[in-house]
Amino acid sequence: MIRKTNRTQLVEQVASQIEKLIEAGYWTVGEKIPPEMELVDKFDVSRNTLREAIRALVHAGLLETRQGSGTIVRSANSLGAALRRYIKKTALLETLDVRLALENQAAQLAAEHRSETDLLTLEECIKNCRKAVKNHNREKFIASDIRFHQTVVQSSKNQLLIDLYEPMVEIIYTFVEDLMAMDVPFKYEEELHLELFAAIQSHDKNAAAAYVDSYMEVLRKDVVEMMED
Amino acid sequence: MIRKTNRTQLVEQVASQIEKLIEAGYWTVGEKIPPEMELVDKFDVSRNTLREAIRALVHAGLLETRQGSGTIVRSANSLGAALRRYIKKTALLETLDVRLALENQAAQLAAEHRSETDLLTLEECIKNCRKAVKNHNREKFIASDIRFHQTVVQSSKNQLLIDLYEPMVEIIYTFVEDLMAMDVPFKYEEELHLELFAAIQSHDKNAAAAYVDSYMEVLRKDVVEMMED
DNA sequence: ATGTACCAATCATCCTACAACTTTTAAAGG
DNA sequence: CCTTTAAAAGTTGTAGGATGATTGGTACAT
Repeated sequence: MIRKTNRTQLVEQVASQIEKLIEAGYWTVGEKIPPEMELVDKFDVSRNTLREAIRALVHAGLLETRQGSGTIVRSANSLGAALRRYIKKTALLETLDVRLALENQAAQLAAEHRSETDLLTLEECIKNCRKAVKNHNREKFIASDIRFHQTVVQSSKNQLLIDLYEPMVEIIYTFVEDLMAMDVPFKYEEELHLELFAAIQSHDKNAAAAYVDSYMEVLRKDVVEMMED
Repeated sequence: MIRKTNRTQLVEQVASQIEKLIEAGYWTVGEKIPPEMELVDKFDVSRNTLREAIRALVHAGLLETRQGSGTIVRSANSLGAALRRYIKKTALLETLDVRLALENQAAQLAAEHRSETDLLTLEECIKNCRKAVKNHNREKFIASDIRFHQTVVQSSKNQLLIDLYEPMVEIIYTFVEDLMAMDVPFKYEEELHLELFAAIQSHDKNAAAAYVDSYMEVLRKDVVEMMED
């Protein structure tokens, strides 16, 4: 049997090393990485090779280059960038269905694996939602609502689930924000949050899944309504 | 409000055009795309610019370059490639949970949207599974089993779901194949297939979801068992 | 203090050259 | 004629240099 030569290419080696440095937090998100010439010295490759590596990571969404200014770290997770790019081309309702699938499963896992800290965070989110409603602060309400759901998913302790969910929710809400007219009165079904919280707290998988389903049904109805305008 | 200049860069333009040509099927998977110099003429950019675009798509998993030979199309879906790369670094059991989430939702949607053709394909898969078991052909059984589940997901008619599911199942089974000893007798719980089929046929969302859950529980138990060896 | 012009840093694009590898072609030997 | 071998052509990989475009800061004049 002939084995493929498979000698790793220089460009991929450099890209992989940069990726690792980002994932390891050596260069943090938002930070500027050294200019091309320094990296050329650091990795001891030609400028072309280095640029191809950088470009691959830019396309993947990890980096962002700004002519004249430099290159900054845009994200530490390439899957999110791929999802974002993909979802832009997909129907919003399809994305909602997938989100439901992920959050439903996440809630069940959260009922198993949630920590005490998770519960505290969830309670705080509920409090913030209530406060935002009282002050008619829609922006803050949405932020707290998102944080609540993201905390549920994070409580699942499943990293793949978390990384898939975050960009999805982000995109759904940017969609929704565009659609939302500021004069539409918004209602807060606090019971759903409270009951989901209770289910997760008491390790009740089935109840948690059921409340996610109810919540998503409401959201879907709202979205469909908004899209009709 | 100041809007970002955001003038699209040449490299990204070229990458985007190539991506579109692949997605549109102008260059099919496995096919060789024209050599660099021809593409340089076609897109009217320098070789460096073209190479950076190609490299971005190679890193994303859409293309594969072979020095001395040429560049071939590796996949038509960049999300799948990103997922494959990601999942390699993730625990198998996490992937199983996400697969369960997706397939559960897919089964519910399939119960709504399945076509008559979908039902025929499902029946054929079940038949092939039964035949493979009779002939003790493990390879064929797995192939037919995978096809059954993929057909369920495709019946959901949700493209995002389909594109997320396919690479996931692929990876799970390559994992499982490595683990499976050929002498372990394999059992076929045909009832699960038949009952899931019946639920989808009769538009019974809840039953479909329940049978996916049962199936996944069995699979998870098998995987855990195998991993202990 | 403010606005303008200039300068330096940085990325974007282009060009040429050669190396490494693969495929095809042609030649040589049987 | 067929097989083996060697040369040639084709293709991607890497290197280095040159110029343009954009940004951010500095110094100067007002």
